[in-house]
Amino acid sequence: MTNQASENYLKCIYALSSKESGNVSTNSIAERLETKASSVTDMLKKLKERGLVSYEKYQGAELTAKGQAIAVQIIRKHRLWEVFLVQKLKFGWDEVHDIAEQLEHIKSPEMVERLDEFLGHPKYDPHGDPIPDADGNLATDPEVMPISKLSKGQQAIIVGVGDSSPSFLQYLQQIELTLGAEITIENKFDFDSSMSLIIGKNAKQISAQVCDNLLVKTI
Amino acid sequence: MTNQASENYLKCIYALSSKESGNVSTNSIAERLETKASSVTDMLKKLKERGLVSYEKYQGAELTAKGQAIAVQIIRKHRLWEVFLVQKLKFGWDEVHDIAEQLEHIKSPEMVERLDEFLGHPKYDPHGDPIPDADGNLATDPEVMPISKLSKGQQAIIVGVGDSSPSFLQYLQQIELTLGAEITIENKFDFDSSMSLIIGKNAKQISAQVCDNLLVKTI
DNA sequence: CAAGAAATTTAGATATGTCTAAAAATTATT
DNA sequence: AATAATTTTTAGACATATCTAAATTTCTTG
Repeated sequence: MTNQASENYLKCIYALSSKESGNVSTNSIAERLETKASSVTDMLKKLKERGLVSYEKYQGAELTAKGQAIAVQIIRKHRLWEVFLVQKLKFGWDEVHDIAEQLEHIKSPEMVERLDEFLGHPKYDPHGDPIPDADGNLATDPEVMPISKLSKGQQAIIVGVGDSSPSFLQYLQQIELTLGAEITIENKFDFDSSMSLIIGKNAKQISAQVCDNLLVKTI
Repeated sequence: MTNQASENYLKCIYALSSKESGNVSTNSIAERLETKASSVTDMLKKLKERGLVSYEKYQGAELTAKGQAIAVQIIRKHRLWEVFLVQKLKFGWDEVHDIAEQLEHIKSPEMVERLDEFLGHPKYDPHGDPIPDADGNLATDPEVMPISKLSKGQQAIIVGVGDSSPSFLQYLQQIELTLGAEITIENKFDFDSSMSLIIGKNAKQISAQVCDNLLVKTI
């Protein structure tokens, strides 16, 4: 049983682990969580007692397998809720983080699975970050990414969708974006994160939401 | 700014106010929240300081207008989330209380309004309890109620719907349950809360969800 | 490699929300 | 109305999570 504060620390350590080599330092945790280093030390001791991190004085911390499993589930919930907020409640992709930060702490494994189902098992959140599955596995194929990650001029082939809901699939069919299609990024518009693509000889304007849910491999 | 513990006390006092005459006693709050009377006393002092309850030693407590406004918003959120869990995530009506108990504390007025919109501005939750509107007004017309509140043999006229989503309205049209129709309750099945109605000369079997969203006036 | 700088931990304090046990007030009963 | 029973409050404690200030350790650099 973990509480919100602990969950935030675990999530934070998880995020920092991929940025820092070796153990995560007390200070970097404090900075990210906007708290004091002494508070971090206190919490690391408690998390260690509960077997969620390995930690030795002055040596920084690292998640244990148990701690990591919890962190990944929190991230799963956070990203699923973000998809819900953007796709169902029509929030802008930039408005959902703080709300998801609260929703990620709701405890109900059953609800998470039903939410995942309701959303059509999305593989990426509205920001293009991958959503861990129920077992905690992240889609890590480094070649596959949403086209939102591509830059102007890059070429790629459509290999999948991040959202398999009927309405999205129907939309793709309508604008003739099919699996295997070869595209080139004509332009990327920062103000709303939409893009224009070239498919064959036609240019298509697609929204940020579509960009996050169209998976490609670069050529 | 209120926190979860305070919100739970406010909601509790609100609920008990309609059951008890006069002020709500320390003991009844303690019993409902499964806590100790001394803890309640402590909290009542804090709530009083914040202007959310009126309270004098040994005299019990009552919500102020400010406290009541908060309580009603929590109830609004709780019931909206219950509708979401039942209608969208397909939970049973009996499975949603504990999850809604967590979700009701999520802070984002914008999200609540969008959720309400997404759900089609439901007027009743899956249990047939009325959902306060954004201004905190409860539908209090005592004559109007969901048919789930009727008993075997009662006659009534359909006067509205608790759920105005297209899919529900289309369903009603399909089974010929229209505004103004006169119905008689033929039977009520406890095991799944479904009912059979007589409309004209036909009997119709309708689900618990439909029962909660078909508003009637008895004849 | 030693001294200063930076990072980290400890010690002691605060705020919230809870508890137990004892004291005080209210209510009920004879 | 006095005593007993019940309810409520107070006093003092504990757990969690945080903070400041001081002490300690590690890192950096001349």
